[in-house]
Amino acid sequence: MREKADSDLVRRQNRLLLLEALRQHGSLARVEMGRHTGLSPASITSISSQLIADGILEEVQGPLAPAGPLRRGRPLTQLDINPKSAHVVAVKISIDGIELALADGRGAILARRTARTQTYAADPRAFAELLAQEIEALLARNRIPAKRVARAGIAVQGVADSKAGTLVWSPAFRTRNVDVTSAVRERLGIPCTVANDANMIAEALIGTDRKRYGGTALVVFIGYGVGMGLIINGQVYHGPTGAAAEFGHMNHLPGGPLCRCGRRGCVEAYVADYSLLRWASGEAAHQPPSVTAVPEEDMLALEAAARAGEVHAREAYAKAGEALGFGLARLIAILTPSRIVLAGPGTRAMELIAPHLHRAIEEGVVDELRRNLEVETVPIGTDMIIKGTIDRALRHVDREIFAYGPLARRARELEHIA
Amino acid sequence: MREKADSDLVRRQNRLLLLEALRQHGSLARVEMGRHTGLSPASITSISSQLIADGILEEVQGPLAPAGPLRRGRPLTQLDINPKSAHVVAVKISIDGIELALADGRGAILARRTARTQTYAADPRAFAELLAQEIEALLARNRIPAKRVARAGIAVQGVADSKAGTLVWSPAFRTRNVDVTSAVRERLGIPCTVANDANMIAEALIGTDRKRYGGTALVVFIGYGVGMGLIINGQVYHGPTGAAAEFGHMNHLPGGPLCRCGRRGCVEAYVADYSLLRWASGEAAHQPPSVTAVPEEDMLALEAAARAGEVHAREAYAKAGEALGFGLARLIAILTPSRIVLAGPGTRAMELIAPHLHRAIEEGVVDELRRNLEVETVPIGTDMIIKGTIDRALRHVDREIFAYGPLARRARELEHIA
DNA sequence: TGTTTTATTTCGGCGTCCAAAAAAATGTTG
DNA sequence: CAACATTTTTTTGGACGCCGAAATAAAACA
Repeated sequence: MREKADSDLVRRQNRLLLLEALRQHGSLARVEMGRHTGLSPASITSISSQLIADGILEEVQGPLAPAGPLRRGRPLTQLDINPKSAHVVAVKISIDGIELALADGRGAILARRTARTQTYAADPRAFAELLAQEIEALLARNRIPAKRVARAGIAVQGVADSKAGTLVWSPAFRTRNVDVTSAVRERLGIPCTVANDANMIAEALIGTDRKRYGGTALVVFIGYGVGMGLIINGQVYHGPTGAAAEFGHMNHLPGGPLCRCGRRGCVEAYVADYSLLRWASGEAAHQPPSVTAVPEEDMLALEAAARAGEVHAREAYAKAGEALGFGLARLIAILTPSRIVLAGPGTRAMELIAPHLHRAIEEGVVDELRRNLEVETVPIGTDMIIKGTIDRALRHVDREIFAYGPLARRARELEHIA
Repeated sequence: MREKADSDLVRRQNRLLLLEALRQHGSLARVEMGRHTGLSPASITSISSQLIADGILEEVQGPLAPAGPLRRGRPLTQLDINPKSAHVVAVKISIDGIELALADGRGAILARRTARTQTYAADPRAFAELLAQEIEALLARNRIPAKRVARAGIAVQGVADSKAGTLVWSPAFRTRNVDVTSAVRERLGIPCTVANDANMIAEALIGTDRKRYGGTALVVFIGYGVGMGLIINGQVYHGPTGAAAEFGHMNHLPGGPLCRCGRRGCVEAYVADYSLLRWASGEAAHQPPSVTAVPEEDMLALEAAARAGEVHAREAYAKAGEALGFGLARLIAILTPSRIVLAGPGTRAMELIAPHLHRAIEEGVVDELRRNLEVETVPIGTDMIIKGTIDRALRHVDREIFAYGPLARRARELEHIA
């Protein structure tokens, strides 16, 4: 309740409502939009015809006749978002490379591109330039002018400052405060933001099933690091600066093993792939963490050893389960989420972790606070990060561009100049 | 973005905006309302005259001429909320009694009442009846018919279920799932809710200074227990069921000392008054927690002993500071609050706790995540709980009753019947 | 007393919603 | 196959609430 209400707000809100319904359900007929939004048929006609005039919606051939007996009456005319209404670019930065995707206004991926590069030791300015070049190349190859790209989103492990557009700290870079966005903004003129990769997984889940992931949920990513996306009241929580939900760097035990962040006893220092290997390699729990990517074979070997009953390997997974469980128990006491989602490559070994995880949760928090809690494992490819980044960019475009009609937008621009 | 927008929403939103401005700043002239809300003078006239007709606002004699040189022009006419527009009752339940307050529509406390009773062993039904009787007596003595009380709020330590109106678990009651609200609702016909006491302190702080406490903040209450009010984006977070922010029962160390909740190693088991005494009494850290209130003298004696250098006493405060610090560090990693407020009787001994607290925070979370963090101590009387409960009740009345005009309300009622 | 200044109200216009009626597009049936 | 039934969509007219501009109100100033 911050903004004053006037006819401008009404238009924006209802246009957005309609767009959100389309994002969630795909193409819809006008009557169906009415059902989803609560708006009258008259209003839907008016709003949708304006959106069509703006080039944001288009009529589509109803591909899926709503199954069932032949329906009488005037047939439905399906509307959907015009794929050409805007384009967005999603970028995922890892320790060993960059992954890019170009999507249309409907969220469909038109093209991909990858570039291998060692980020850790890279010069920040050179890296930012490389990123801008890669985006430029992706657009050139697909004949999309930069003008038509409404937004670019960058996902990366670590602590992002969404306002400054920088990476405050990331295990992918030795340098701190890496500015990854302004090269894109300045060279290509594309609005660009950076966000934490686990948050993008949470965005993707919300995009997939708003009912299921719409309340309060913790999304945990386990793999080369440990990340979290925090969903509060159906929205991903980004905190005051965009640096939120660093579950991997939440302390588990004071004085515990060294973490990549420089502190001791973080959850990541027990649960990430390099931590598991470190535990299993003997009792060198205090040896420094790795700064390079861990090869997948090493992890598969560790899993195999644990399944075969090797003591050190089993102990590593036990420690990980315990750290994860107590960490989650602590958050349950504070946030009482109704759902916890475990995702990422680390969940491959879930059956080794699960018993310790659940015991720790039970030991760590009273039953009363986890009455309505469901814990689920989602076998997520890291592609979910790209999808989430696209979803988030499009939601932003909906809210900040499409919801304002073109006339209203022109008025805003004039104000900006004045 | 859930609700469709129409003229009804516009009216509600703007009426509420105006009421919120009055709640925050006290009486205001129409021009000032315009400045605070962004509405045009014409709209302010229209909205305020309707609110006056509804009996919600009234003209008041501008008591405070805006200081400075004599002002020319037509003088301001101050408006304020009509104190008779509604009344609310606030109740605070402690282990050894009930505290009640009656407030008018402006939030001023008209009368108070206390009743001593041992809640721990009380029969739930009998207690609920007693509570209803006490409210009835408070109203009778002040000649306020129950009809004119728009809402009653109950604050209590422990886990509340705001939907069910019950107390899932509380250290004040041996019994679980105590229904404290329905007796009030049914006998007196007053809408009644129950909430955690620390959340009410957070509400009070928001009511006091929206700027300062409006972002993301942790409010920690230290005393007979340890509670937390979580402010996220300017709103107190209540979680899916109203049972949120149980910082006192967030685990600190697995296998630590016993807590009143039945688990081991909770923050409360290191920081609450009974825990401090337990530590100081030797090394009986595993002895069961107390279920009765701790006399204030005992705590003063402990503080004195620690200040005099008594080893066990000093160690107790050191342990408490460490538990508090690591607990907060864990939350900082997840929520990156911009402010932490320490409040309650336990802060009397702050200088004994503070060094260990700050060391633990530094050790527990990387600097990058606490760049913009301020930690402050507020010397709070427990009366803040009553004030917060009143504020919350009035905010609810504003939103759910006053924001709808009487015509709209009648329409809603008709729908309910139909 | 007339002028200036500031606050508030009145008036006419505008944008968006809605209900009801009309139009459109198809299936059903005698 | 023409009239009817059914469902979707558009059109029309009215309501509501905001706003800008002009008018009015109430004071200080000169």
